[in-house]
Amino acid sequence: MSKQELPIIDAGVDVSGAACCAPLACEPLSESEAAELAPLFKAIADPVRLRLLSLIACHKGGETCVCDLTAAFDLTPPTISHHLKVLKQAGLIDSERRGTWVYYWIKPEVLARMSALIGPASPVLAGTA
Amino acid sequence: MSKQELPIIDAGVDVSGAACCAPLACEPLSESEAAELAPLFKAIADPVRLRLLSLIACHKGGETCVCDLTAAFDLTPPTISHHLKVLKQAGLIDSERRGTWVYYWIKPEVLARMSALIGPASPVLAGTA
DNA sequence: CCCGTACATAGATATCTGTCAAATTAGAAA
DNA sequence: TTTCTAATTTGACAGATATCTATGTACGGG
Repeated sequence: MSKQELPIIDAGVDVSGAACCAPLACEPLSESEAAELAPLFKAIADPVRLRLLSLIACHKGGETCVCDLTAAFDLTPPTISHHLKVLKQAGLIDSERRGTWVYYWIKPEVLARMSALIGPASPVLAGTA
Repeated sequence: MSKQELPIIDAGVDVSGAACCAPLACEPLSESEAAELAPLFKAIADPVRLRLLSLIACHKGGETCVCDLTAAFDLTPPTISHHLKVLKQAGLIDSERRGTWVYYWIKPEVLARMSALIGPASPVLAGTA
C-alpha cells in the first residue's frame, strides 16, 4: 500500500500536453488486494480442480468422499489429494474424516466473493457494459 | 466426453452395501468444459494481471494506454507487455494501436460468464447456501 | 531521411507446478 | 495384534511461467 497511492491519473501526459488516456472511473485493485485475491483464482485455474470443485458442489448433501472424486479422473489418488489440498489451503473447500472416509464440501461464501469481484457490479472491475 | 458419462453415482459403494456419499444434485463440469474454462481463470490468477485488468476496467472511457499501465508497476515494459498478451490471448481484453500509443479495453461479457460460473446460481457449482 | 519514443518480441534463467511411485498414517475388521 | 482399505505425505522430475536484458518494429517530428 506504499507506492500504490501514487497519482496514476497523472501518468500518460506527454510534454505536448496531450493525454493518452482518460482518468480513472472506479477504484482499481491495490497491490495487496491483488496479492490476496490472486491465489483464490489460481486455485481454480486448473481443469482438474475446477471439476473437483464442481463435483463436490453438485453432490446432494453438499459433501463428497474422496473415493468418488478419485473415481472420476484418470489420475492417481496422490494427485487428487494434492489438488484437494490446494483447494483447501486456498479456503475454497473444507473437509472432515468420518471413519474410513474423508468428506469434502465447498465454502460457498468464498466462491460468491470471487464471483462478485469479477461480476458486472464489481467496484474494482466494473466493465463498460 | 468419453469416460465422463460413467456412473459416478455408483462409485463409493463398498461391499457391505453402505454408500459413502449421496448422489449428484446439479450437473458437474465435463472434462472438456473444464479444459475450456480453466485458462480463463488462469489468466486472472496472477496479482499483476488482476491489477492490470482492474486498472483497465476502471478507466473512464473503457480503455487505457500501455504507458499508464506500465507506470503503475515496478516491472519492466516487456513484463507488462507479456501479461497483457496473456490476458488478450485468453480473450479477456482487446487492443488497438492509435498513433504512438496502444490502447487496451476489457471484454465484459467474458468476465460476466466467468462470474456466473462460480456464482450462487451456477448450474455446475451451485453451493449448499 | 534520421532520430526519439512507445511498445512488442526473442532469448535466458530461476522458480513454480502437475504428476507419479513409494512410503506413511488412520481407521475398521478379523 | 495383524491385516486390509482409504487417504495423505514425500521425493523426484518434466514442463510451464514470470521476469529480466537485448533487440526489433511502428509511428511521429524534425
